[in-house]
Amino acid sequence: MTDPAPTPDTAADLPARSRREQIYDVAGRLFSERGYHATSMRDLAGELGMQGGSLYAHISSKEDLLVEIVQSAAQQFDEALFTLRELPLPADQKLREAMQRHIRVIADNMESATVFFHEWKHLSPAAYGRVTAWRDTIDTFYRDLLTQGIAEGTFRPDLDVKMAANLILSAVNWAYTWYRPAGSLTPRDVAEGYADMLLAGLRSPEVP
Amino acid sequence: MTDPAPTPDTAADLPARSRREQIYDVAGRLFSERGYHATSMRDLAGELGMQGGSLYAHISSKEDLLVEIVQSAAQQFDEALFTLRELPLPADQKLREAMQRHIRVIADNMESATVFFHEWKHLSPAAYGRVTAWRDTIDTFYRDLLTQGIAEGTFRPDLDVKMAANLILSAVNWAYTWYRPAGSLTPRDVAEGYADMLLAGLRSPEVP
DNA sequence: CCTACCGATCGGTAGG
DNA sequence: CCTACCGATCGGTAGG
Repeated sequence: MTDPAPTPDTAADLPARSRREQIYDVAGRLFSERGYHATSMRDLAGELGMQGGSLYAHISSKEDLLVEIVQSAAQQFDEALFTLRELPLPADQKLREAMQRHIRVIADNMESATVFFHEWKHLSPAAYGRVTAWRDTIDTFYRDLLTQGIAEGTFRPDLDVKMAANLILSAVNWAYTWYRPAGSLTPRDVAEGYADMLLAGLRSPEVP
Repeated sequence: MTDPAPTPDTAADLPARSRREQIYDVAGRLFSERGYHATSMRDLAGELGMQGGSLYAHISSKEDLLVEIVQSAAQQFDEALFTLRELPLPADQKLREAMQRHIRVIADNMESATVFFHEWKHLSPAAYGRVTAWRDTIDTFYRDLLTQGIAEGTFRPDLDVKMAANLILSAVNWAYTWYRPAGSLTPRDVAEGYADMLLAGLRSPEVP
């Protein structure tokens, strides 16, 4: 929350970036593999070759780790999608681009994404509220995109916008459960494949 | 695991069904709300108006609660989908029916479904393996359905079966995050809405 | 960053 | 189903 960005590295804030970031990285991995409550601070310290108590020279609390991980994931989604908002693209192309970016954020942050989807209920009320608000924002983004597409004539006029947004969000979010960065599919492959199916449908074209 | 099914209710297995089932029900609720590791046996006992230690007159361990909840969820999916396998329906209708049943299982068991998707990583290796195998089975079910539909001519011949199955599974599984049984949408509404969009596509029909 | 420690809480058991 | 308890482990701190 209180990011020490303004002050550069001086003797005053010695504990240093690098170690702090290592801690957050390893915490993200352990939280995603074992869950927040099943990860002890001693587990975390052990992975970094230090004693449990030593962590507190770099961080303030266990919950702060969770808040930071979840928040930074949310921020990445935000950045990816909201630079898209006012782009002058037809709605179907914009949808393709949005899905691609959305999946890419997940693919590039599989651990944080898993923590985000599984552990956000353990946040303090304040952080919890922020995440809930953020979810609504993403939802609204996709609904607006669909509404725009209907107005344009790109999407069917009888589309149920709420349900279509749900379907799209299901597709992109669920990727955190199965996507493997080491596999052969790029986020672009997945997004294009999904978008093709969503836009044209699974049914065989009429052969008149 | 060792289900006492063969022996009916006798004086020998006194502790009784009802109380046992209450425990499993409340455990399902608490595990879904707070997560497995954040729920203590004393929390659970408190909700049932008893002391922590008293639970062990009815159950054997905390992990057994988790195993049972996850397993019974898996079993419900199995029953819902596998009675569908050999039904002589065109693939698109079978897909509609499968999605409807899949979503209904989630809708009727929101708590178990949440535990299933979030807490299965905390299972012992044996139970973990069973759940993984089960996931593959469900995946195969949808892929076979799609393959059948292509062979029939119902689905496009150029369909990527693996990706299409992923898309369908994303849609139905993600329902556990947003569906509200008290809301106005029935599982049938959701499944039909999704199937309509998936089969025909979002794009506006050509107006020749 | 370590040693040594704090009070609290954990899952589970004994004995009734 | 309760009381009383077990050893283990938790997040976090003091003092260096």
